[in-house]
Amino acid sequence: MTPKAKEVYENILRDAVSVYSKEGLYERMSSGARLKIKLGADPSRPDLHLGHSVVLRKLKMLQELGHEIIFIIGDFTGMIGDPSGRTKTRPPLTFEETRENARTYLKQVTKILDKDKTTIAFNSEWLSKLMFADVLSLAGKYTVARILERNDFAHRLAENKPIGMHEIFYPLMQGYDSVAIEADIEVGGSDQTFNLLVARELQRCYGQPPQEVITFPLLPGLDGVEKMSKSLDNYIGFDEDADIMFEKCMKVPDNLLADYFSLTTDIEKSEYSSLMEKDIRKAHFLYAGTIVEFYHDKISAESAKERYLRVAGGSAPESLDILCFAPGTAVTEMLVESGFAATKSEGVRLIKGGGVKIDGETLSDFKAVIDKNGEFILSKGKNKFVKIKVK
RNA sequence: GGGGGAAUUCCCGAGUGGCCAAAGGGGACAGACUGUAAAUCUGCUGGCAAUGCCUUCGGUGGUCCGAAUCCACCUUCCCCCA
Repeated sequence: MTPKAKEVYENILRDAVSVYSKEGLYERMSSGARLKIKLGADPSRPDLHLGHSVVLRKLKMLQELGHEIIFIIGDFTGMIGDPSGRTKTRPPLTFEETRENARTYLKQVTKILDKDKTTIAFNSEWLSKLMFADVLSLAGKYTVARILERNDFAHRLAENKPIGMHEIFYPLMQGYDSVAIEADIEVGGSDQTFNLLVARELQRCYGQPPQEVITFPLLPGLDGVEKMSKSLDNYIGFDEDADIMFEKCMKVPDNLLADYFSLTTDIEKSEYSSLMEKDIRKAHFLYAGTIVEFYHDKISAESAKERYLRVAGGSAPESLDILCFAPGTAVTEMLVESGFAATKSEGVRLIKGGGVKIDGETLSDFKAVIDKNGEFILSKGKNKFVKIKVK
């Protein structure tokens, strides 16, 4: 193994939750061959966040060794749609949507990976061609008991929640993807362990050497409880505005900051841990600056920091969106227009609760109407501002 | 195939004829305190032309002066038996 490869190998071993198997991985990485490394992507949620970056950053290292990164877009399952009413009925994606989402996906992924060395594949390419007999033969390679071992299923079974027949095929379908592309290595979050291991067995059944499986820790979300996910709104997205990204980074719970540093940045442990001990707030600034600089650039990071400090100091940021209204407009309506409140009733509640300020003065009259021409700054809470022009 | 149960607001869950826009908790949002943190305390949580009016308790139709609550049918889910 080359020294560079050895370094990557050791880095992976250090940060992975588990590797199946270490020996296999070592052998493949020593072989000198260009390896096919698989990562599954969910086309129904193309917005990537820092949670995804954990795995992507490791892929980047493998990519730099010359290996081929293959993203499998699960468009086949996406187009069928998941009818089990666990969380309403998820509307099936159309063909166009899966392609559009794949584009979005690739665009975000290449903030970390090298675009030219990254391949995208759609699993409908092979899954849609399987005949019923093929599906049965595939199903015959696994047992119900083993499928039900999976935590998800075991849980739902125990709680008398429904499990759709098609759902038990998901692990098989994902596994079949590995067979179809003859994957050498598959990486994923530790929550994917089961699926990734199923692929190993299926590959054996189809006469292929089983892929090496590497799982990485899940990044906890900003709420400090659940894993980072868009639907829980506890995420920091790749595509967020610099200002928002900075704010969110500053809100990473103190007790998780070390995890965020180690999982999402290249900063050495010695550096961040001593800073965290000395001055936790400074450590947050270092983290926020690093992340914003990586996903945007240095200038954005600096202006985001300035903005943050200004707002934290109690003043309004320098640059603001501007909304225009005719004289006689109610403040509640302005709140709705600016997106600070979903409805006027919510606006009324906000004002009653003392959450709305005009030029820094708390507004107490929820029926307030602005009928003089001029400009002022309308704010909600501590960090939502908009400039209002009345004329 | 037979029998029994369930569906409530963002989520969990109470409510079994008028006192119900619907208890309680969670979450979200806002206020105090802070580091735009955590913890804690407080408020708030359907909409609107707002001391009133309108829409909401799986769907459709009915009974009744009046239905989340009763009846019929439908849909979905769970449990037990086969």
